[in-house]
Amino acid sequence: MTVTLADVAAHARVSPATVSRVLNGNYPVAAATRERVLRAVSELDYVVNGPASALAAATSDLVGILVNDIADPFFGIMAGAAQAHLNTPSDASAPIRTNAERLAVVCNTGGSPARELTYLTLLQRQRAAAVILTGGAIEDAEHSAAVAAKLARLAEAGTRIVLCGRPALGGAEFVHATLSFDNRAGARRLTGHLLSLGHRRIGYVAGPAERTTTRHRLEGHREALAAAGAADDPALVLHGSYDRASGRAAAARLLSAAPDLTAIVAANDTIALGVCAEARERGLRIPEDLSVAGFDDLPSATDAVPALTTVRLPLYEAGARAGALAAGAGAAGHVEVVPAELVVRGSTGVVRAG
Amino acid sequence: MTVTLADVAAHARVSPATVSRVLNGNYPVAAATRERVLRAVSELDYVVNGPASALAAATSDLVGILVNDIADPFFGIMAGAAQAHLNTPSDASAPIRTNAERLAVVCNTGGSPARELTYLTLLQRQRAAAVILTGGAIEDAEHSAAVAAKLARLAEAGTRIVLCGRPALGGAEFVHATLSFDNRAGARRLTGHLLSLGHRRIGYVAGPAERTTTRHRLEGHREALAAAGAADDPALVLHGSYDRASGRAAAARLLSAAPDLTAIVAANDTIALGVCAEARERGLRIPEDLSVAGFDDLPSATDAVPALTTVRLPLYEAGARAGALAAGAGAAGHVEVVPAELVVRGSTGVVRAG
DNA sequence: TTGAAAGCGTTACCAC
DNA sequence: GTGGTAACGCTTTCAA
Repeated sequence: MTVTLADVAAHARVSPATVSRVLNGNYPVAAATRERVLRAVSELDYVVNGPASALAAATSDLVGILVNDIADPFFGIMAGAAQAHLNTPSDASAPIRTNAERLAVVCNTGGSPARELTYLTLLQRQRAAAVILTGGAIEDAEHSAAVAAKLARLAEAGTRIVLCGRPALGGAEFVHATLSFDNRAGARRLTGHLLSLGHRRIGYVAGPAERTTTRHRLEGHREALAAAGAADDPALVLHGSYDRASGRAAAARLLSAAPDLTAIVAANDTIALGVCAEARERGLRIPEDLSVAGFDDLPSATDAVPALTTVRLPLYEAGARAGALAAGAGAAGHVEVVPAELVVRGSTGVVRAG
Repeated sequence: MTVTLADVAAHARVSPATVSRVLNGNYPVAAATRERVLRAVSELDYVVNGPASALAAATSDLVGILVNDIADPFFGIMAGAAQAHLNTPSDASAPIRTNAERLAVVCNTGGSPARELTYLTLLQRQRAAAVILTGGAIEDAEHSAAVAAKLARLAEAGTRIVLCGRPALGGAEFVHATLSFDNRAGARRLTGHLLSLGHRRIGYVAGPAERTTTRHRLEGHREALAAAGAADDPALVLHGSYDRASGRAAAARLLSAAPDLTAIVAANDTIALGVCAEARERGLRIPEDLSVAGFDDLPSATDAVPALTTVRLPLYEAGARAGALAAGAGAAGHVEVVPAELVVRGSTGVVRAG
């Protein structure tokens, strides 16, 4: 039923081998022959059989991108950027050359350790060409070990491992490249900004407890408080998930328990939006009555809330870089850390909270 | 290097065929043998070779999900829902049984016709088990024909085609199921609401010109105006892309050109956020000075802007349904249309604009 | 520059 | 219930 490479070969009066060579363009073929083959291909509307080709070549053109929450633009931006840069030069809107094109597989773990592992297995089963892990990792020794083991096996089978917005795996030489965010410095800078404006009672709505981003950002916040000699009241720190509902609930609790708060730092913009919603519900004006500061880079959200102080992470750039690295660009085994000044880049232009 | 099915067979002292049977569970195997095989599998840490299996079985377990913008939660919500429901019962957080598990491939077309086609080809190449097309389609005869042809070929090769939030393809019996949104009725209801509040000069920020969602929503808006006998000033309708920047620019133009506007309808929530941002920048209070009404279902965004009127689309439910249908649940060839009352469901509880 | 043919790792049909 | 063994469609030496 479906057209095979052999059909094309017959139609073009050449051998299957030649057709394969033309299609993969990795071998010299006479111009005339090539023409003939190409014509046959389009005449028969032939499409390579990915699985067969992957089996024979022992590698596929699938690239897995693991995200914690596909509905969160934080990941959407990174994933989109990575995907756009998986296939070298090309401007994003250009039609992709259908052949030998890498296909991004965005996998939504929902923050679940189990699903993270399962997806890695699924990608291993597909013999993925690369895997990009994005966002904060779960801080659990057992799970970390399991992930590391899985990644090691993947790498061993030829899959390129790239970390984006994820802390480096200590001494894991199977990681092709790491693009880690300096969350600690970013948070330090963010809280430092609020302190410099005179705020002293600052609430903090953190992310889920066992996440690296949660911990690092919170540590940065505390470092800033310490550096300014401000009190670090544990009652002002609340944990929750990285979503609006959580941010809103936390703000409600904070504002009830400590009405003297003048500012609230949110561990990410999604949470910040929830905090803003709660503030408005209570008739508080932002930033006159309450300053709210978010962390991520969600221009779509933050612009809508002029009161939001944002430390811009170069999300898109990081994702783009990760995509290119996954595609094989850059030196293997090289660990790259997004420098602090890049992480907070642009923040001066964005800071608007009072 | 990598462990193969043959290795497992040898280790378990059975034939490759038996191992395959155990793994696929589609054939009777003695309990004892099964045990032995399973033990061998875990002892050798064996992982099926997806491509090989897909080649032999002539179908893969990949399911493609095409979205227009992966950074837009509108699509993220649908894609996430679909993905979560690709593998029947299971609660979302449960570990997926690694074997024979469907893998969602989220493809970001960026709204580009060329990329849409290319991704379809890529999925065809992977012999995808199903393809879910989400969101508005591009209204271009040539492109539509090309897509239809592509889909027909995919279907012919056994790929299930599911449309989610996309208008039905007239008379295309190769479509497994269609979940279309009644955008026209939704928009009618939204603008009708503003009219019932007494607004007469209502701006409208539409989406990209050649998109079905754009047209349908705008038509609904106009129908509502006509029904209420309100003037339909073409100068009050501006087109742009479905993003914030566009919404903001359009609002700026509208507010400058027609200062007597009392309300603005945005074709989706992302645009609405841009409109809100511009309004604030001009010192306008919402909803006292200007009512802003959005269309999509982006709880994360709308809650933050209490002034926003939102017609809730059952996005998550639609996505979930699409996922299940793509996985084979439900009757084939069945066309399902989300009924209008479902589309506007919940809007009464959400409408808050003044 | 091109062709022949041996795999690649599963699946599924046919015997036993 | 289990084993043997052709496919499946492509890639890639090895020769010519």
